[in-house]
Amino acid sequence: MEPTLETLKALSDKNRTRVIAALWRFDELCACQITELLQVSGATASRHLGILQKNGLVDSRKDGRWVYYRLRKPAGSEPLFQWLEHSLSGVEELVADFQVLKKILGISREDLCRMQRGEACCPRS
Amino acid sequence: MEPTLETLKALSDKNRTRVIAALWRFDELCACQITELLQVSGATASRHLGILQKNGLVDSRKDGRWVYYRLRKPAGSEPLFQWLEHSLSGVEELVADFQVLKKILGISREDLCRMQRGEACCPRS
DNA sequence: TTGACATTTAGCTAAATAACGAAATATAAA
DNA sequence: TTTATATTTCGTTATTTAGCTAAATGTCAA
Repeated sequence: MEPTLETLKALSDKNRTRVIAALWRFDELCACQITELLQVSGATASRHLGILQKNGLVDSRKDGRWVYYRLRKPAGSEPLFQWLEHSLSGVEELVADFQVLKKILGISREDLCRMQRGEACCPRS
Repeated sequence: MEPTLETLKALSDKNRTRVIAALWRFDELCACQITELLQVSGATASRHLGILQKNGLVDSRKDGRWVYYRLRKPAGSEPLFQWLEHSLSGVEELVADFQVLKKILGISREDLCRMQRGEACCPRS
């Protein structure tokens, strides 16, 4: 029963569920965009993404220095995701995340990473 | 999103999932039977049952000194349970639990509780 | 009323885990 | 090659949580 429990545990963390919801709405996001969304250190975001990937809930694709993540529904997990979607639909925290993500996606990855290093690049808020 | 996360967390513990599976198979079980199944202290079993109940996953019914628990699927949770059932079907640890439960159900609650207090009452193994 | 006792609650300890910063890795650009 | 940099891994710390024992609660029986 470990795989089942691991999947539930992977989904029961707020930041990881936020990532799942974000990837649901915006097909593909890179690590730095997810880091920006969650407002945690890059290391922490990477760890969460690693846990999701280990449980087959996301796929990653490397493109140069960037790593892109996509949602991936394991075989047989449709009902689980159906419940998740229903259970999370309209949750205001996630709706707010989508707004933030729209802004994040309006910034080039280069500028975004520069911002994350503290080198202001005056993004329009 | 807290209710969703709490539900996932409630289900992501092995002992609690064992309780869910047991109640799925055997309609109603009392606290002492669940304590015996999990092989933990009565206090620990009570704590797990409290977490399940707080999240609406089980109902309890008090009958004298005994408290009986039943599975309860909250509204909208059908897909989640459908996934759980599929994901856990045939898991050998749970199959073994069902065997143990059959024996437990063959012992009167009085004898079972006596056993748990260490006063052997020679149940046939 | 008193005593027995099933269950829950409270207080504690040990293990699991989320967070961070720093170091390591890998890729792009100079 | 050398430097910069996006991501991951490592090591540490703080929080959460599962487990226990002991005490409290509520119910039955003498």
